[in-house]
Amino acid sequence: MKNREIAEMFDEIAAMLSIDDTKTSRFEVRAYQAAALNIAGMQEDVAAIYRRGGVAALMEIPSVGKGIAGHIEEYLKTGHIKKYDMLKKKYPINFTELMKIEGIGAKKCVTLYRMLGVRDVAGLRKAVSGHKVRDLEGFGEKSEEALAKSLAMADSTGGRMLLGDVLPEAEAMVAELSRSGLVYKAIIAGSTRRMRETVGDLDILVLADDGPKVMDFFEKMEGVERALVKGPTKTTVQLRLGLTCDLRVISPDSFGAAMQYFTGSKAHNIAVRKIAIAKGYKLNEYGLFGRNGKLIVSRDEPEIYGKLGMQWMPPEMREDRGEIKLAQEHRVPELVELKDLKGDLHTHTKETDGQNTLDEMADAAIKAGLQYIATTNHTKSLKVARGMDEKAFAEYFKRVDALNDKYEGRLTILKGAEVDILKDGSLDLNTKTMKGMDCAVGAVHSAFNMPEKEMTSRVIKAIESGLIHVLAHPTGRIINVREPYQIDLDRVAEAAAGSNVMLEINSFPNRLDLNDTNIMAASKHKVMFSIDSDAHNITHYANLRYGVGTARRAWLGKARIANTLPLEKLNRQLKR
DNA sequence: GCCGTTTTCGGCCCGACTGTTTTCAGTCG
Repeated sequence: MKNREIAEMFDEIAAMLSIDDTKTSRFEVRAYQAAALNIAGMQEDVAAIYRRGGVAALMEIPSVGKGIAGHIEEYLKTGHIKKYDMLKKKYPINFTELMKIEGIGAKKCVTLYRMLGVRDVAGLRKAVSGHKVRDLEGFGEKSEEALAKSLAMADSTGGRMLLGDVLPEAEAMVAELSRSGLVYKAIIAGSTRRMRETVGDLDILVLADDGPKVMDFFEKMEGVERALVKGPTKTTVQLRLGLTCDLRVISPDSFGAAMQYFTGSKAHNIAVRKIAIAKGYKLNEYGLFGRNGKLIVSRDEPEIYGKLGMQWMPPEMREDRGEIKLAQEHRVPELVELKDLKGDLHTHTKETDGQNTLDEMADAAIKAGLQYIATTNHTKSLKVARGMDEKAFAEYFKRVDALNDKYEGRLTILKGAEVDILKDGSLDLNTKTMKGMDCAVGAVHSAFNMPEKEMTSRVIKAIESGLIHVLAHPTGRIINVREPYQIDLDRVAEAAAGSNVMLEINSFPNRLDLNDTNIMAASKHKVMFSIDSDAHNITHYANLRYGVGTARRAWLGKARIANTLPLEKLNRQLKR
């Protein structure tokens, strides 16, 4: 997949073009940035698009015209883009790296390079610690200090945090603000509201009369390390959690517009604003305004979308991945919700690597509002998890029967396993044991480095065995830790649809596997999904909301999620 | 350089905050 590196080159071209800052170059810069944004966010490999339809197909990509399509073709053919190379000769600077440092843009990069020879973050670090930066034109003592702080922060966090780590903290902060007596209303916006799997910074909006007072309170809140930027309507702080948080004070008559604006995504907002302009309006965070500058609407989001001829859509959909057209045609689907989940098909107990007993897991499931769970412990080849063999499962299932009798239908425990899909695609338990299960989850836990073809046949063999009901965490990725293994998900989804095997949306915050783009692609096949917690203790059922968020980001309704079915219907699905 | 629901030419999303200025440029989201 070359999308990432091509997008990066276009971003660098944009940076280098922005240095001259002429009227025409300013728009050329935007053109390259828009193309980079679209290419980086694409699911399909641009190389594949080019193979399929050449330059004409490339030009179908939004914001890619004749010029940029030509650059992509040139890069795919030669590995170089002449325009990039020429500019790079003039500015041999690692813009991509440097511009990630808060407070550094293209122009400061060039000043630092021309005056001090800084080319990358290492060079900047040296210049800052040697106090060389403060004397440069346009810089000063304060900028140097700010840069020192930015560099330290880049060291300590260096990226996006898991939604599962950020959302609970965000909710706590909103609660604290609400209790302060200084705000009427506080909400989470940004990528957290859109339930993106990782969060770069946190956005909170409050409705309040006294901005400065709120900001003073905010700055001293639990979890806040220090303020980085402080104004009456916008304050940015560094959180102990390891990321920054923006708080914005909004007035009542623009709260809807602010929600829409600060929820994003950026790409979605740009597209929506263009629609506003086409209709003769202007849309900003204060409202939707007419040509004469008169406020039209801004009370809530549905009003704003409505005035633009669009249907309101859930935040999870706002990524400019086709939802705008859907909203214009009033065909926004009804998405699955947490309360739709009736059960959980992937849970663990103390018998292997879980931390609670089956009884405790069952009680917690009832408290979580579930009607059934599958108990799916690891199998014998997974030594690190003390996986169980056939005999151990036979014993264990007797206890499951006894417990089911005790619950008298208040909760049903389905007999299952998270069975290893071995290297050759066979399963880690004998057929007799497998056939005695209500709900078996198949998973790859070894030999991650197989070539794509082998891995794909391995998994498809397991799917077609007729012995598993769910394919667990189908790509094996761990966010920020392990890349997905090489696998042709399109073929896997097709096979799963043919064999009535469900594809899992694993809700564990560092997995979220399948992810939103995987699900979107897989759902073209008539495959069913199951949103599972993969709970290893009683608190983990709470993670189901992240799986639901991921499914919603992929536009899924409850009809496609097997564990929204009541037990009787689910059993029919499992037996097919 | 891209793009089309007043367009194939003439527009292009927009406002807040900071630091270094002495009225504004640079950066950010």
